[in-house]
Amino acid sequence: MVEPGTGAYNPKEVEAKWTKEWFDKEVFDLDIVRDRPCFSCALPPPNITGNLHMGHALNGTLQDVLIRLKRMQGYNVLWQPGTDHAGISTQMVVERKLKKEGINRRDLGREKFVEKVWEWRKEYGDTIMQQYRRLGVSFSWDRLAFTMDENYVKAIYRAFVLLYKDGFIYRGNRICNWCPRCLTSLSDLEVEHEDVKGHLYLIKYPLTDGSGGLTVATTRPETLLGDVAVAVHPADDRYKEFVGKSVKLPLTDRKIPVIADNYVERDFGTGCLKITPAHDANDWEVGQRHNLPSPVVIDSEGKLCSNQYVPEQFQRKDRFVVRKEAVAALEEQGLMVEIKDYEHGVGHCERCHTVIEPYLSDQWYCSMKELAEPAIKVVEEERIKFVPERYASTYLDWMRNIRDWCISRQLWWGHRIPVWTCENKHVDAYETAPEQCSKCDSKKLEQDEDVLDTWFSSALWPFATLGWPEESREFKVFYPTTILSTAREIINLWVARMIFTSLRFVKTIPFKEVLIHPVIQTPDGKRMSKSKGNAVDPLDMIEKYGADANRFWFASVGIKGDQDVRFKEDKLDEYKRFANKLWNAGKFVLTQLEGYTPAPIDPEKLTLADRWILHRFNSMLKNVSHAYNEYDFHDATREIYDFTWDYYCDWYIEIAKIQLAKPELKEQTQRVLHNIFEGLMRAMHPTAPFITDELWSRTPKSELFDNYDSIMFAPYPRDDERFFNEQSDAEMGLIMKVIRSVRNVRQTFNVPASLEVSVIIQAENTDEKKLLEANADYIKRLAKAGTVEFNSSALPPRTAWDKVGTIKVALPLGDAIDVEKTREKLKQQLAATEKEIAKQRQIIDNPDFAKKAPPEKVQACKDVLSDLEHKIEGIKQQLQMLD
RNA sequence: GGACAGUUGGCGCAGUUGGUAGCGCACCACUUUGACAUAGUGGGGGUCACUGGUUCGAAUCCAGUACUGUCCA
Repeated sequence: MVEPGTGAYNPKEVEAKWTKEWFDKEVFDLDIVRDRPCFSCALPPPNITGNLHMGHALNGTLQDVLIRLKRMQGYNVLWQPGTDHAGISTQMVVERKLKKEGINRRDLGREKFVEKVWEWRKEYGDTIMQQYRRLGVSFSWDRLAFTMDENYVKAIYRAFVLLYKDGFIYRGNRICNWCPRCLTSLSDLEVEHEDVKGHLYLIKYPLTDGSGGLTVATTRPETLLGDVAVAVHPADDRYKEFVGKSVKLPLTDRKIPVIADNYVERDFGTGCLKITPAHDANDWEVGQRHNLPSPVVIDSEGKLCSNQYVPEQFQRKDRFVVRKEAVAALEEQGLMVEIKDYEHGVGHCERCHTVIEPYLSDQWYCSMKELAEPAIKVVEEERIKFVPERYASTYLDWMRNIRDWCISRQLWWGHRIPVWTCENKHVDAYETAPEQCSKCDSKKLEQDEDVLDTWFSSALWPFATLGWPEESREFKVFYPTTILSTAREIINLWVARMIFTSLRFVKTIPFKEVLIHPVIQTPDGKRMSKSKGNAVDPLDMIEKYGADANRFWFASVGIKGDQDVRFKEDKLDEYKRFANKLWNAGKFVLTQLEGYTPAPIDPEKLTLADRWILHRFNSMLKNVSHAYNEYDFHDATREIYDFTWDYYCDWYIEIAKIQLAKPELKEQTQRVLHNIFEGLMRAMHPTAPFITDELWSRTPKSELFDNYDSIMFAPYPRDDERFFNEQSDAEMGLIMKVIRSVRNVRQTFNVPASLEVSVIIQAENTDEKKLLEANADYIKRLAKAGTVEFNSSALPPRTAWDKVGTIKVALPLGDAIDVEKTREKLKQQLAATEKEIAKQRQIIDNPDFAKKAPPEKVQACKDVLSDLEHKIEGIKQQLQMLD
């Protein structure tokens, strides 16, 4: 039991208590109740090598807010958690670990190595899932999935074989993105383009007929060894005469032809392009068109090959070393025409940041065009909606220009490609290891060495986790899922692929809406990255400010129109203080409820303040519910925050103190205090589960709540029409203005805070006068007024006043006035008011304004001006009074 | 190179259909009254990036420019 004690809120204690409580009682396990609406989403599976970062925490919070909300609203909810096996990352991590033990993957052999990876996975693979607990997320924890689970693997092989049999998967020999560090191919999306300051080398290729030479421009001189042609644009008059001739390839003895191809950009460099088909994707296309050979000069490790094309001096040397040496050699031979500074985009491996080498190899591809068509249609037809909407075009642009997907990776960790080749060279795909070739009698079959892209398995996540291809109960109940919440950088990498796989295999969409949350950046707007050391660890922040404060902040930045959010620790401090405020308000309310039995509010027995706060509370509930419907987490948190602090704490609790002291009002005040507080805890629970569960568990509750083990199952509060009361809002508004006015006068005239003042109110309007008279107690208490009188007789000398509309709020201060300071302040006010008047006059004096603006606007403007004039008159009179 | 987003007081941000610019932090002053000094009360501070246009009226609508960021090539 956590005792409130006297001091501040202690999130650590409360979070530890409730985390234990929730997991001991297994409250998060999936529970399906018949005839209830359903809400489901799948957590984007984090990488098993990963640690919780700000993006995970943000996305986890947003999903949890929705899940908790829907659970409280009586939905069956499924939040599918789990991890993916992260082929490249995990293999890298384990290889690095083995290296420290002096073990090399290749010495170990494939089978043993994979065993080692499994050992690692068992020990560390769920770290991130444990870290998620600190955030208080209510995953369906009993359904934790992994992309290497037995059932999941079955789904992958089923999917692969289906695509293979339908002719979508094929083997292709072409240029792929190759990481010489990870020793594997990558898909286009796993390559990060980054601008790099390099050079543009202009190199002279002498013509073999001795009639001069052609100067080519390249950023990669080391690849010239693999050149097979020099290309010019067919319409380029400068070079027309050279087409068909040949040049001598520098640093070698080879002769290569000069060809014409439309691909060449005449304006780039010299307009002469060297063609290296084995080391550039575009050159490969040109080479194919002209039936040119494709000599490979750089090997899989990024070193120059030992073959006939590479002079011995460069063989087995790193590509960047050879770049320097080749440049030096060319300069020596007088073939280097010029070296220019040049900034250009260079592809890097997403995982290890090594410069990508375009590499000619055999890879498995998935043909995309036909698969993309229905996936384009469902988004065009808004059967799947993006929030914010504009991300639909990110998706559509990519899908409409889709290229075939390289799905094979030269790794050992992952799903080995289920293609076997028999001794008679029959190739086929099998869901399980075949005993016999599907096309002949052969029983000698060998499986492909490569594994599948991790994203191939992630693409099946929403339905494979639900047991597909089996039709499980969960699948029937929860598929298609309701939403998918993720980061925009993953729209093409993952969201797009889930959509087309689901349409292909399940014949339906995987989710109805895709929520794209912002990216959390450093305070100066840079991308957070662990390697740059500028990343903030959400676990540190939870430790420092509490999980609820973090969640409140995450929700407050929710899904915005903006793309990015800068992280400022100040903000967490703000929400930490909010938690403390709530805690203390709770402490106060709970101590006022001794001897009180929960009962519904009787609308007939309410004071103005009661009616007002109920109106405010129910308006807040209505706005919050509207905001959640729009996924406007920002608005929802702001509504809750402002209501709690600005209305409930700052005004109602203060007024309740007056009412509680009056025996005839005590019970109804307790009811209002209690009902709102209890409802507020439920309203706030999705964003701040820990503190609300703790406070709610201590709050007396009516027997209606007896059946709920935790606030997380209690119904989400709904606004109650009976309590909407605009009149109370207007009336309280006036009283609050009068109170603020008294406070303002007090401070303007430097009245000591401890001094009780007398207040004289002169109100011309009878209704207003009656209202203020009836509620003079509020003014006395909240403005520290000893007496509040209502009379219209002349005011005593040295009386300070302020106006609220036509109401004069006067304080006879006598000697309490500090003349000097007061005069200064009044003059300041005078100047400011005069400025405002000038502004207002300018609008009104414009003759077109009266003619063209709607009459009510014109009148409103005149009213403002007349108020200002009254105000300035008041200030002038007060200045006179000081003399 | 293409696309998208942002630019509002010192900092971080709100500003629904165009009609006297708001909030939090920081700042200044006062206050330890019995929920809370992680607090209360009052206050100072902005020609809403720039240039044009539409309009009686623009932070808000339109066009362009600059800078920042992201995605795709």
